[in-house]
Amino acid sequence: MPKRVTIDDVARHAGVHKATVSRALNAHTQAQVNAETAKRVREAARELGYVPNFVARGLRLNHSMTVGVIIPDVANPIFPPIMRGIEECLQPRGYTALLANTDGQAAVEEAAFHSLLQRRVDGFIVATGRLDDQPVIAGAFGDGVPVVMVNRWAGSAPYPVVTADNERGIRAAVEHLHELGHRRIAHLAGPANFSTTRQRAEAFEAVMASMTDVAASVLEAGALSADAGAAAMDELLTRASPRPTAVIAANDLVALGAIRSLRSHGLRCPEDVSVVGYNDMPFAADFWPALTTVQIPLREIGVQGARMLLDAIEAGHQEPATLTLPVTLVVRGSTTIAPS
Amino acid sequence: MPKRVTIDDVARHAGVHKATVSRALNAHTQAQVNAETAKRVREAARELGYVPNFVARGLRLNHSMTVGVIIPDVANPIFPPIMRGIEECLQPRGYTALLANTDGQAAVEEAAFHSLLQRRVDGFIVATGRLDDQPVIAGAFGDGVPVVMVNRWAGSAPYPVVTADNERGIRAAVEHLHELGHRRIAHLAGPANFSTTRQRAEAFEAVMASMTDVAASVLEAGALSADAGAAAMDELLTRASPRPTAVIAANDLVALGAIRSLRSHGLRCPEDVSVVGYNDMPFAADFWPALTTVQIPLREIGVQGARMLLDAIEAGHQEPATLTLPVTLVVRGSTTIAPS
DNA sequence: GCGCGAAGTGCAATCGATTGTAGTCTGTCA
DNA sequence: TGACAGACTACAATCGATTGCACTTCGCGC
Repeated sequence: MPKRVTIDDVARHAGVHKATVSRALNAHTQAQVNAETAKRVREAARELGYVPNFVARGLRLNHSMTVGVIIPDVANPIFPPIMRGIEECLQPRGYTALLANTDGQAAVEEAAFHSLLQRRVDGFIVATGRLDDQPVIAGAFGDGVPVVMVNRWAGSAPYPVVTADNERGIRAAVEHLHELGHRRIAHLAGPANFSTTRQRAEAFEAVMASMTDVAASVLEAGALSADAGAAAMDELLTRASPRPTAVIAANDLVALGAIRSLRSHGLRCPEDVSVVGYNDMPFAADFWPALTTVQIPLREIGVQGARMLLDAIEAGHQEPATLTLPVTLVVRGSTTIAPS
Repeated sequence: MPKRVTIDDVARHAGVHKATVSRALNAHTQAQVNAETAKRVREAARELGYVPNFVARGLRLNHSMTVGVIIPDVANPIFPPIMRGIEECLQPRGYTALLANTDGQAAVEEAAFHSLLQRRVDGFIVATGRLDDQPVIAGAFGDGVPVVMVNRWAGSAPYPVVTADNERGIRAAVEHLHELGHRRIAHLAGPANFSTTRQRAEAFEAVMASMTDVAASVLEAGALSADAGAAAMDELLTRASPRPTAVIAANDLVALGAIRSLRSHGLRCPEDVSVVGYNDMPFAADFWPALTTVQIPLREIGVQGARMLLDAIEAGHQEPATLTLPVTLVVRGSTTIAPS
């Protein structure tokens, strides 16, 4: 294992002191050193293949040019686009993401936080957002490490939040179904301790209540997964009578499960029951039937979240702010006019 | 921004020297300090909320407990499961992943490498593997930083590689189609500079050549995407006559595009043309039709890759080794008996 | 001819840990 | 009682950078 070349090696090779090397190689101090010396230093660095040691630099400067990204599960299809957005913003500004998955378990989340804190990340982007994990995050925040939450939201937070407009999304879905003639509409809600799905459920009830000629029913799926969606739909089909002609699912995965359930009950989607998803996850258009869903700007959520975090890091302080991004309904094959 | 508590603060609070604190808090040196002192130190650390600074520690110990993960694109559905596997192995061993996306561009890849090298990652897991990016990786490897490649493979490498058995996967797909009575089979190959898709193409030609009663055709898709797959299928349909009754795609995305193309030409899948994908990406079973595909153990590839890397890091040296993981054909709705 | 300012560079402290070495203290045994 | 071993703990160097300060050198003006 060849020893890595340090600033001292470069200094020796260029015949100057390491302080001069440091100044010659840093853009904002370059003016302090003679142009010719600087050139000699740069050449020496190149010849030796010098790679500055960010950990030494970070120790001195008290930053790591690194941000911690905490998500429940990369394999959940809504997160990759968010991460791309985050990276897209981080990279040109010189930061790198340290990734941690939590699987939604509070203990794992705490461990991840701790591990990232030890590595002295300059800030956190948190996408776990159960309504009950405030303490952990508040802890980091209390230690003076900037935090921004993306997608989900954990109650009234002292840190910025980037989220999509759940109320409008649900409203658009309901109105779409109403225009198609649906009057019995069900909502397959997500767990109540996720801010996103709770907001959607509340919006659903509010919008439905504001219409006079519709009947609403709500059932909570145990998780945001296809299996949980199928189970919830099974239950809805055995319980609700007359059965709803349309279903709005808490997210696309739940919608997928609902469609599977319908099929296993010998019902057709959309002819017998229309289904609307939420998120417009990748490949939602390639499902069978192609999923009508509320599209949320996942990539943009990542970009904006990262931007807000970096701004806070560089400003040295941050204030709470909520950025709500617009959503759009994408109509595809899983919804059609209500059966008569 | 409250100043973070250091080992010196703990030392003062416990009335000992920081060296003692260090020894008291590290498992393998704990025996050197009096049990009672150690307890006092631990209590002081807890009271003050002391979080050891890994960057200082890393500077002294010359490691960062961090590995760089370089992938083309998190949003490509095969990578999230690989990353989960990587994380699963890293986390219990105390390592964290620094993530970089390259979008398949050599320049970005080089920048990512450099950036991770600056951050003194202890090793690299590389999944980009174009046949032509040897130099960059070899560079890092030459600097004494362990590297393992996962999924893809870049020629004859001096570092370990974890990959899936492309030859057998393709053989299984061809035999499956053959049993269903297909005799005109096409391969929608991927770009030739990806090792995976090149191996698949070579395997396809070899297997087909070993059968006497079949006609093979091969067309190269410009990229591993649905759009490229659709374009390739369009071309195949206009060019090949009589048209093949079955198609094996370079991966699931290309298969997806092929199916779209068939539909737009008024052809049914699988009744008119059977389609086989590759990878069994998440949700492949929920497409329309559900995709028959070769399942590769994505998560396991990640786990094994990470394991090999960590072993190399901890051993202080590594030797080339190739781990080839088994694949299985998953038969679903997109293949059926050949039209007569 | 002397002093002064500016430019350029070197010195040394610093960031927060780890660890080899040296020193202190206690108890024991001759 | 004094020497010595063993158990703890303190000191200080070190990792690889950055940066305030001091110093040298040179040119210029009075």
